[in-house]
Amino acid sequence: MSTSSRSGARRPPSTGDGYHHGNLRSALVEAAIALIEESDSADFSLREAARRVGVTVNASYRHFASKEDLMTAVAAEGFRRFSLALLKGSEQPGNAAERLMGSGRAYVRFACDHPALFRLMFSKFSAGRQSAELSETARLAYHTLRAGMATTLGRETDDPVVSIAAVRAWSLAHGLSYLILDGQLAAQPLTESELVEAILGQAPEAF
Amino acid sequence: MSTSSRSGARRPPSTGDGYHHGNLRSALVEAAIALIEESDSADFSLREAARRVGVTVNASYRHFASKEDLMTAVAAEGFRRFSLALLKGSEQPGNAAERLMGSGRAYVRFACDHPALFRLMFSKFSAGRQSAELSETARLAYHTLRAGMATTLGRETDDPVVSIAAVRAWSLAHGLSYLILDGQLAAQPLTESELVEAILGQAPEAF
DNA sequence: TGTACATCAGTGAACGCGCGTTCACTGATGTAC
DNA sequence: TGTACATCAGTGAACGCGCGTTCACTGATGTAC
Repeated sequence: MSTSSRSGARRPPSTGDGYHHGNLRSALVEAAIALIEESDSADFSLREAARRVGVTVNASYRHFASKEDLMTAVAAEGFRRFSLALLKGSEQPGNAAERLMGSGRAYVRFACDHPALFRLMFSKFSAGRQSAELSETARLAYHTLRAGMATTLGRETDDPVVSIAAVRAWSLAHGLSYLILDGQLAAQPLTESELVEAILGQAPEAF
Repeated sequence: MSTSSRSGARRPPSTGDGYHHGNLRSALVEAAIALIEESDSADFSLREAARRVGVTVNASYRHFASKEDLMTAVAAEGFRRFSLALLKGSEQPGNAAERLMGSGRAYVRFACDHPALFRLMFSKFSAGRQSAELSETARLAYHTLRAGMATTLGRETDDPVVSIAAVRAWSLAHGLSYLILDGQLAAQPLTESELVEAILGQAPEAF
């Protein structure tokens, strides 16, 4: 079938066929995500990612200035998927409080489904060097949470009580995610999903 | 003064003087902790740790089977200090709820004071390969939390409600710690310590 | 429609580096007699 | 009190490895004429 020497079955969606890959940038991001998920470590090797894509390491320097640059792109892609997951989780019938709980559940589920990516996204690395796009995504997600909390509590968005309740809810979902990821809840009598339900199912008004 | 060739000012507390270090095992743990704190990364180099202590890398193999072994020892030492900090935090006048809040504040403070150590302690690495001593320390800390929560709520220790409230409080402290460590709360209108007070100062009965 | 050429996206070889680990060895310690 | 010797805790040199990055290069693409 394929006459070209190396594209084979892996043919990227774009023009790539042989020498030119066509979509190397996103292919490298994809490969890096796969690598960290498989190794369950937030680190990966640039060479290995290139190898996966079937390209020389050096080719990656055509798209990323350094390994760190690729890592930032990986974190950004992670946040894109994450905020999509949160949005989907909140799209359910019910009032603001119920939608908040939905996105809380989605938060923990995302962390459990993509542990290494989640860790990379939130690692000091990301916070330090957020790309404009990355921080925009993060800010949007936080503002959604804040708005939902304001509606739930029947207060203005800029009310400090709303701020505190929002960070409190965020801490709860974030901490629960990390405790599960780090295997700290394995010894619990209740299963992890029971705990998630019991803890995040709790109405935020309880604050 | 010193006639020996290499001990100099760094003389360890034990017998060490020149050839024999005297307390190399704990000196290496100490050096590793210092290294991760300085680099703010949960990883470090065995060679660098040995260099710090003023000893050949190979000498470390007399005390640790591998680098991983040393990392486990570092995590164990971290948990030892951590549980001490929690205990101190809870030692304050007041009822069970107030003592719980005290240890919650100590939890977050420890994380802020020793970010890289905190991360290493809770990283998947530690959960996977907990030494007997390490898991014992962790279990003790959790049981203290659980007991305090039972007293606060006026229920039996094995009541599921107590379990849930305990994990909820743990998630709150853990999540808040990580959000601060990862720089996620930097953009908040309230300062981090105001948030800690507002969120952990909240009585656990609110559950 | 055909061709020259600038531009872009890859290749291939090499770099220096620091790492964890292993080996055979030596200097210090402490115990039995 | 003195000495022989087993044991312990270090040294020093070397290993192979995979890494990120740089260099000069070549093959493919697409646009101007």
